Parts: sequence; structure tokens; C-alpha cells
Amino acid sequence: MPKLSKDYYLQTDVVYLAKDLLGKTLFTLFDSQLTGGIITETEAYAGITDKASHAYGNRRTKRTEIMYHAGGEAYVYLCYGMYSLFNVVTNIEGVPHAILIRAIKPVEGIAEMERRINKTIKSDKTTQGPGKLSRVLGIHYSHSGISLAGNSIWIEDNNLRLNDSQIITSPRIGIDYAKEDALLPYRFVATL
DNA sequence: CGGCCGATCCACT
DNA sequence: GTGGATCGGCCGA
Repeated sequence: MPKLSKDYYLQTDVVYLAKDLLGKTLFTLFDSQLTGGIITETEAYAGITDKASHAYGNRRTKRTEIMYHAGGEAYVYLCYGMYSLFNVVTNIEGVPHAILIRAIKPVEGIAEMERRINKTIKSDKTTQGPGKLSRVLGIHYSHSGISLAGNSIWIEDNNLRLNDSQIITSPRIGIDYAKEDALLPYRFVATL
């Protein structure tokens, strides 16, 4: 179960990577509790030319600075005052690309996940949604900037290979403010 | 410093 | 289908 290499995240085609991350497994290890799930939904955010991206127009703030780092870090931010949304930073240093992970299918540490949300996981719906998957995995916006090569949050390739027939492509969710860029086919969903 | 708002979720009708 | 929760980030003054 090899961890994805640093070079993997340095690849420059963020849309390709968003699709490629489907079927890989996202793990966290916090408080000696290992939890993980297969990535089943992603969205690509294509940097300074993408009106949906926090880095649109080359905007640099303390928060978005993480996206300008070299690929292989977590970009996690607070949304609606209560949800931590987890993104994978990609591309070389200076190019602020990121991939939002929107859903997982739990495979490891399910009891711990249930403890974190204080209810049982009855269907995959419980871990579908960017706010929900961060909660079950214990990811918090204070984790923004940590390396995916470390031992807190990482992604493994478990050699699950998907056919194109198992992948649905669509526009991204919740970004109407991005006008014409809201129509870009940058969202990928795996049907497992 | 004040005010607006969001890459969401859930309870309710 | 709809609205409320809830607060850090961002912008303009």
C-alpha cells in the first residue's frame, strides 16, 4: 500500500489528477486512531485563471498562501463558519492548484468515525460531502499546510483501477458566483 | 473596524 | 424545497 510520492502531487494537470485520485485511499492518523476511506468524489480548482478558486487573479492571503506551495500539502479552510473542507495542493511551487475531496467510502476505523460524529454510519451517504468527510476523518482547518508525506494525513494507491464507465463528470457544486467557470466539467464522481 | 458572505449540512414542512 | 446555524476571511472605509 504505497503512499503517493511527492512527484505525484507535482504533476501539472490538476483536472487529470482530480480524476486520477478517484479510487485512491485517504487516511488520517490522529490520537493513535487510524481512519481512512476510498476517494469517490473530487473537484479540480485551476488556480489564478479559475474564477471558482480562492487563488483567482493571483490573490495571495495568509489563508491561500498554502496553495502556492509545491504540491503535496493539505489546504483546509473553514466554510460557512462550521465545516473544514479538505483539499490536496498540486503542481509546482508558485502555481496555486488544488483538488477538493468531496466524498469517501469508509474502509478503515469506522468505529472511530462513528464516535467522531456520534452516530452510526448506515450508508455511504454519511461520508459523502466535503464537510462530512472531514468530520469523520478528524480533519480540521488548523491542519492546513501539513505535508501529505507525513504521518497525519496521507493518500495511498491501493491499485484500484476504474473504467471511464465508472466515472461521472459534471460541473462543480456551490460555485455559481464563478459565472462561466461554474460550467467547467471539473467534478468527478466514482460509482463504486 | 464594520459588514458581508461562503467550494455546507440538516431539520423541518 | 427552504431556511437557519455560525464564524473566519476578506474588503472597503
